[in-house]
Order: sequence, then structure tokens, then C-alpha cells
Amino acid sequence: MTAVDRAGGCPGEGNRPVDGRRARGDRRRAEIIEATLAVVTRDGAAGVTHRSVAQQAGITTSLSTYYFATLDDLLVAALCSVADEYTSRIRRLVDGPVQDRLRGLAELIVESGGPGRQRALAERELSTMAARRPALGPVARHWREGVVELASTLTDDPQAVAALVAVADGLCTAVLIDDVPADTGYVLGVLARAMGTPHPDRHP
Amino acid sequence: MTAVDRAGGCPGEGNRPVDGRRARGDRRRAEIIEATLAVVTRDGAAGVTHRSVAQQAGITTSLSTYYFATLDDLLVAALCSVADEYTSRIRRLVDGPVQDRLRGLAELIVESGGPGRQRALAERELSTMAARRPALGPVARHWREGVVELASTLTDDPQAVAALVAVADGLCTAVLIDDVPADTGYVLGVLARAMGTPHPDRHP
DNA sequence: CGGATACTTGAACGATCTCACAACTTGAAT
DNA sequence: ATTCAAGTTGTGAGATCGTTCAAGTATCCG
Repeated sequence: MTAVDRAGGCPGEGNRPVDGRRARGDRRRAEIIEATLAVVTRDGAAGVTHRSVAQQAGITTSLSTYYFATLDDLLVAALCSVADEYTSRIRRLVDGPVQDRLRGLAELIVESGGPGRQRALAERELSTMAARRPALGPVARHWREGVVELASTLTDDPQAVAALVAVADGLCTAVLIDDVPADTGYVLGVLARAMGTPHPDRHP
Repeated sequence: MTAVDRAGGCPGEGNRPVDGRRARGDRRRAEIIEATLAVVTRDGAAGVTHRSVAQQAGITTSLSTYYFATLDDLLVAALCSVADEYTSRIRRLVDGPVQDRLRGLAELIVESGGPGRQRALAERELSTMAARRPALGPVARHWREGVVELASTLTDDPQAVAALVAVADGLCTAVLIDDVPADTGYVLGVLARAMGTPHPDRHP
């Protein structure tokens, strides 16, 4: 059995690694994913090669292919990892107090333009490649589903939910691509507006 | 003089090619850009190489480098081209009747999920790489500026403008990544909501 | 007609990458 | 202790890529 046989689905994590060897293997796998994200952060998704990742992780090239047979597997795993990170943060917001949810989302967005810019850029890049591989669609959708869940706790209007998801995503892009001033109050205002009462002149 | 010397800025288009040779050259350049977009559409931005583009265009590899010395130049030109296309369509909406503007924007978004899906995906991919190359920022921002202009003709509230831009972008992503049903009425509803009156509880 | 200029081609160099493979090491299990 | 699986390494074959270059062709200008 090889390591790649265990690297299948990205939810995984359900195994019980009583075996010390496998425990070390899982640690290695995590290291490699971390290194991959570092490379994507530094050089973009195009800079991800078995060699660059291996060098970043301080291992040999062959070891990288041992855990992730193909480069695609590596990128998939990286996308899964970063997606999990974001969705877990959103879910933490959902579990928190009501009045902090929208503000928490706003802070998350603002953070994408500040310290977490490179990381957010990496996620966007990986998500974009996901659009080209049907198998990755669900992974890329996870973040949006989290926002949907958050929005659903604030309103019953499905249109308001859709608007919040869209505007959150658009704001993320704005602070990422444009140099939109990343002010939490400002972002919060736009978010709140998107969820506001439906426009009186339109009910299609 | 080489061809690349004339391939500088992307607005260009101001020359008067009385010279038949240069006219042919300009035609070639356009063909190569078209081929580049075809490659991005088919294989993604990562699939763009001088060789793949040349094959797609039915020319030799050297000719591709003759017009675009470096691969970056080629990608820049391709992004410029597709960005121009979108912005011109938006500007056409701005010049049209008021009541058609928001609906026209909605149709543009819906189209991104339908027939123009591949093309929209290509633009998103190119825009994303633009975030990593400062020189391309202005080009990638063009589309957003177009939407800003459109929104400015519909409201004076800067927050409403920001919300519309963000929600338009987010909806584009939604129909691109998710399998959100591409219904013009639905999209129009969300757009209108985002521009709606500010939420009464918040004025930061 | 005769340069000068723009376009076009084919070949090639050097660099890099993916992926495969066999050998070696470490830890677990019986 | 022995046996076997998991982890790890070095090497390299095969392919692709970016870019350069010298040589060739078409077109314009005088």
C-alpha cells in the first residue's frame, strides 16, 4: 500500500492513526500541504511544482510525489485545506452571538485585504482552477455554503441570503483586486444594505 | 524595428496603418490574441505557452514570440482584449435608456453562466493573475469602473454604488462557480435589493 | 530597380518539469 | 529476531517550455 492510497477524499480525517508510522506520514502530508500553500502564496498556483514544494518543505522531490502522486492531487489537497480553514472560521461565527455575526463576516473580509491578503489570493486562485475541474466544485462551494448558513440565521428571505453571499464575495474581490480601503465599518454597512428590506418597486 | 515595440500599451489602436505590411501585422496580432483566449478557454491560463498559442493560431512558435516577446506580454494583451470587450458592453448600457440599465447588467451576468461561460471563466482567471502583477491592476479594474459608472447614473449614494458593484461581481462568481440557476429576473431582484434604501438601523 | 523595413520560418540551446523506479531506512508486529 | 509495510532518497529518462538566432520572403518607398 502506498501513501497516495490514503490521500483520497479531502474530508477524510476520520482515521485512527494508532500506527506511529502513519502518524508521522500524516504529519508529513500536512507539512507538504502547508508548503504548497506557502508556494502558492509566494509565486502563485503556477509556481507549484513537486520541486518547489519539496524545497519549501525541506524534503526531496520524490517524497512529495510519494504522498501526492500527481500535481493535481497536491493542488486539490491544498484547496481543501484552505477551504476548511475559512469555513471553520465562518462556522465559529455562526455559533457565536447573533449581534457579532455580520461584523465578524465584515472583519473576515477586511482581513483579506490586509494581513491575510496573500492567503486570500491563494484561495481565490485555487478556487478559480476549481471551476475547471468538476470534481472540485463542492470544495469551492463550501465557503459560500458557510456564508449561506450564516445569512440564514439572520433572515428568512432567500433573496436576502443570496444578496449577502454575493455581496460578501464581491467585497472580497474588491479588497483583493482593487485597492478599496479596508474599513470594517464601511464593509459592514454594505453588507447590511444588501440584506436590507426588498426594494419597494420590484417584486418579480 | 520589431513588432513588439509597437505592442506597448493596451489602449493603443490610435495608429493609422497605411502600410500594408503593418496592417497584416496588426491582423496577426489580433489572431494571436484570439488564439490565446481560445487556449485559456480550453485549458486555462496555465495552458498558455508560446507553442500552444502558435498551434492554436496555425503559425510557428517564433512568430508568436515575434509579436509578444515574452509570455507575460501575451497574457497582458489577452486580458486587455477581453476586458475591453466587457467594458464596451457596459458602456453601451450606460448610453442606453435608464430603465434598461439594471436589467442589461443582469442579462450580462446571466450570460456569464450560459453561452459566455467559458469566456467569463477565462476573464476571471486572467483577472486573478492580474492581482499578482501590479502592472495589470488598472486593466483588471476596468470592468468594475464600468459598473461604478453605470451605478452612478442610478443613485447618488456611494454606498449603494459599492453594493451594486460588489453584488454584481459576486453574482458573476455564483453563476460561474456554483450552479446557481441563471434567471434574469432573479438576478435583477438581487441587484435591485443591493441598491435599495440603506438599512434604517445603521448609519456609520 | 534597389535598398530598407516588416513579417515569417526552422532549428536549436539551455533550463525545467513530471513521473517512474530501485534501493535504503525506520518502525510495527508476531 | 525476523518479517513486512511505511517512509525516504537518488537518479534519470522523456517531454516541454522560453527564448534566441540566422536566414528567408513579402511589401513599401524612393
